[in-house]
Amino acid sequence: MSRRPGPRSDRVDVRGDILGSARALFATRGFTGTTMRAVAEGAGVDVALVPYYFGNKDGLFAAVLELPVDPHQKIDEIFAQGLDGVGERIVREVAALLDDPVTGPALLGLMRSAMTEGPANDVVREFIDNVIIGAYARHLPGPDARRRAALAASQIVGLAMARRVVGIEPLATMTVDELVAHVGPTLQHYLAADLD
Amino acid sequence: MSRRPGPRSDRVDVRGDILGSARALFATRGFTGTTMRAVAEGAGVDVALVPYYFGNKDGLFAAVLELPVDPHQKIDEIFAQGLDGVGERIVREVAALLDDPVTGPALLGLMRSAMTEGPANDVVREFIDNVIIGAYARHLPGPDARRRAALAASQIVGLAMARRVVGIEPLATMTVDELVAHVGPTLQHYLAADLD
DNA sequence: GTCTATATCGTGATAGAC
DNA sequence: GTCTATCACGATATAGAC
Repeated sequence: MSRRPGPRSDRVDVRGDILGSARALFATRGFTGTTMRAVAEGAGVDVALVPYYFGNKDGLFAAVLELPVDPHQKIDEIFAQGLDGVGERIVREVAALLDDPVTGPALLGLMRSAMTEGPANDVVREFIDNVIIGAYARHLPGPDARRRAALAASQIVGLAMARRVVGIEPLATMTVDELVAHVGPTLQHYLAADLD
Repeated sequence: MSRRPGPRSDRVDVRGDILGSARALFATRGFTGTTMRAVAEGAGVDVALVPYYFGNKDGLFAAVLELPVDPHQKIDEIFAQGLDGVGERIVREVAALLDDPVTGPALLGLMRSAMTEGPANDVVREFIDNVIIGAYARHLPGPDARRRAALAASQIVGLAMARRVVGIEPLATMTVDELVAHVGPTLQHYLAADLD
């Protein structure tokens, strides 16, 4: 009663299933820690289909890096309401993205990959540097816009790591409102305070 | 003219050499990314000596985790001068530790390992949670000492990642004095500001 | 398009000679 | 204490049957 090779009629989006499985695994195990076997098993397909669709492991990773949200657009939305209270809105948005079942794992994967050496690191560094920091800086006034953006980014990344990666208490179990009350002012200061 | 097995007279601290090689590799490649073969090669010894001295890879990692500085003692020194200006002193100390050729790589390895899943993560989480945060909180007044320490830690980790791991400009090339001027006040606020 | 089967390599770890 | 030799395992990747 064992299956024979051939097309499967009960399956429509094999590529998408592999992508979803890979996203979750890269997020929890990092780049070197996730095996193509595990990705295939998670997607319910055969191992050979992974290199078939994505060439190799790097290609799969690159495909996963196309995040389910457009950071550029999100940042524009946050700044559209003015510089006033922008720190609070950023914390709220970051917390929401981290808690979301699809964007959360993707962001964790991004951070984990940023820690590794090799091809994954370069992709991630370029992404953060050009896309994220650049988008923030574009909305800030003055010649030190980029410095302000970088400082804010350092606090955001540190918060995300403490809350979801390492799991430091009480940051990990704080409500979003508490988070906003504590680190919102820090971001506001970095982004919009008077120069020293 | 090939060497034969047996004691080597030109070598004194094999265990220390392995430890040094492992420290550097864990720092640049993470836990799963460093092979015992690479550690042995880096130390100029045979592969078999690594499990011989440290049992297994986990044992080697645990040995490396005994950092070349005693964080408990460093933190005590920083707080010994009072709560005033403690934010500035922390930034200065962190920057110095990151730039030091021996403690810097060790700290990077610590952070990289904290990102991975598996046994390494648990060791590192426990270490950060109990030793680092605990040491900070012990010097702070009030019932929310731990929350203050965790918030400060999140900014410190974010700064270290931006400056040395990801390499975000201009944070990566800032002078220590500039760093102190910008993130010192943030730490001071987290640790010593009036309650909200 | 899908899967079986296999080739090839590198890993961690151990046994035992010297 | 040190090193040679080798093991068992799991990884990526490919060739080819259906």
